[in-house]
Amino acid sequence: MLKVRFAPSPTGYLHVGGARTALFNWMHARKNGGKFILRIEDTDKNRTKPEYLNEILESLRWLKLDWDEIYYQSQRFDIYREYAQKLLEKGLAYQKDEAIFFKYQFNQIKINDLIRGEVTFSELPKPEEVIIKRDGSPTYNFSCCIDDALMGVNCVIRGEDHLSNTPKQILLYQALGFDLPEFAHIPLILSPEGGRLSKRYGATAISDYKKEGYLPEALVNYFLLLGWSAGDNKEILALNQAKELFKLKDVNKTGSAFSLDKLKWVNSRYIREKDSSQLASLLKDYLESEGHPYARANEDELKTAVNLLSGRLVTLADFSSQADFLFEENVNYSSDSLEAIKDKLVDEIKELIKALGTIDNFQENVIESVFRETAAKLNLKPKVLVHPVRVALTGKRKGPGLFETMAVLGKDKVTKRLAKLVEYWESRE
RNA sequence: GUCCCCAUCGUCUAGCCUGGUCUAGGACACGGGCCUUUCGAGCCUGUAACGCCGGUUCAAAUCCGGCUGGGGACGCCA
Repeated sequence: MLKVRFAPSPTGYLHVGGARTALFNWMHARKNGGKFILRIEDTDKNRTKPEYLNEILESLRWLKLDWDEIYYQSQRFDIYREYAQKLLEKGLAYQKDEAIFFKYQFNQIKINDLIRGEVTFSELPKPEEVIIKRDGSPTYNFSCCIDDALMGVNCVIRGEDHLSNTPKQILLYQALGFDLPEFAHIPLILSPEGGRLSKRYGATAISDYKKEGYLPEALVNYFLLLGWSAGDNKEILALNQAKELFKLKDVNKTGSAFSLDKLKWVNSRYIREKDSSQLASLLKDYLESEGHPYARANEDELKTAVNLLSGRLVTLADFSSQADFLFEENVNYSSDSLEAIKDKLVDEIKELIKALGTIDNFQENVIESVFRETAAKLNLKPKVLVHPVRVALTGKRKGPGLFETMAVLGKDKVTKRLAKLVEYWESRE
């Protein structure tokens, strides 16, 4: 049976590169009826932190990358020592300064990589490798081989940065008498400038993307697009569909630059495709987790807000600044909107207030016709009235359609806010 | 310095294995236009790529070699 693994080290948060590695492992396992193992490589006592572990597990769950088994290397030190002892007995290792060194002869190592084909190493930097450190803990290459072998991992899918570890590990497998797994080294995710992902960009933790209002499906979908293509020019696809289409052999060899622009586009697509109750409940959770006061809004309020705004949200975080006029009692005119209310239309707005006051059924289409009639009566082009009214109602010069906005706000708030605008003008006589 | 990987629009990619259908397709971003009460969305449209040099071949983005460029690894970190 196929067994793959993702082996994060809780010495940092789960970042973009790790998440993508986990994703490809997960897809390969799920596509082929295999098992996906999570192995926590917490052998470095000084750098391992519980909050990192929590973040990694939570992020994987949030992305819906579920695992079948989980192991902690910190609980397996006896096993590593036992195998080191075996190498000692076979004369393939020696002890020095309390550490154990693996000694090897080396001519040439060929790796048959599932993605890259045959890779040949003709030289290795050192004739020996520490396998057990002076403090008794195993080194990465050693614990990795033993665990992969003992856990039955027969396909190792990891980042290309591990390609040069592979010959050492093969030597270890052979010395230990283990069968070799298959290897697949996936290309690295690069920063937009090329080179390692820097903190300014995608190196941020997956949990940061959650905070910034990205949806897990969107993040996963975007990762899918880095180094792999579903074919047929298909770019927006769910994890379940992708899983069916995924073949390790189709993974690119080229590193790919992380593009926040494209991620944002994918995210906005996913937001737009949610129906209002889904999005409202997502938003509720999001606002709650951010401790935002609008989280107190009830479901109906959120739903109407979402109906009005969902098409213009790139992330969930955009909501609060765009929806403030729906939740706040008073609006403040933003500095750039002052331009739209510089011409005073006191009498005209008063006329509009009166006309709107006659409407019983305060619905979008009714409002619109009354609005247009009033403008015509006043000999104004509708747009001359529209702009200041939008500012009066929302405090902004950009936003959703005016008449639906008015319908959502309701007659009471609309007339009050229009009166406020008149007041504002009159106060600046 | 040594070893290894990679190379199609600015970016993500399709095509490459099985040469001709590629005057190289799609997407993001960017520019123009339409729509419209603003912005967004949508629709239409434009700019933009096979790194270079050789070889093989009737024919090369596709096969081979070199060069250049980019990336990675050389920790008692993982």
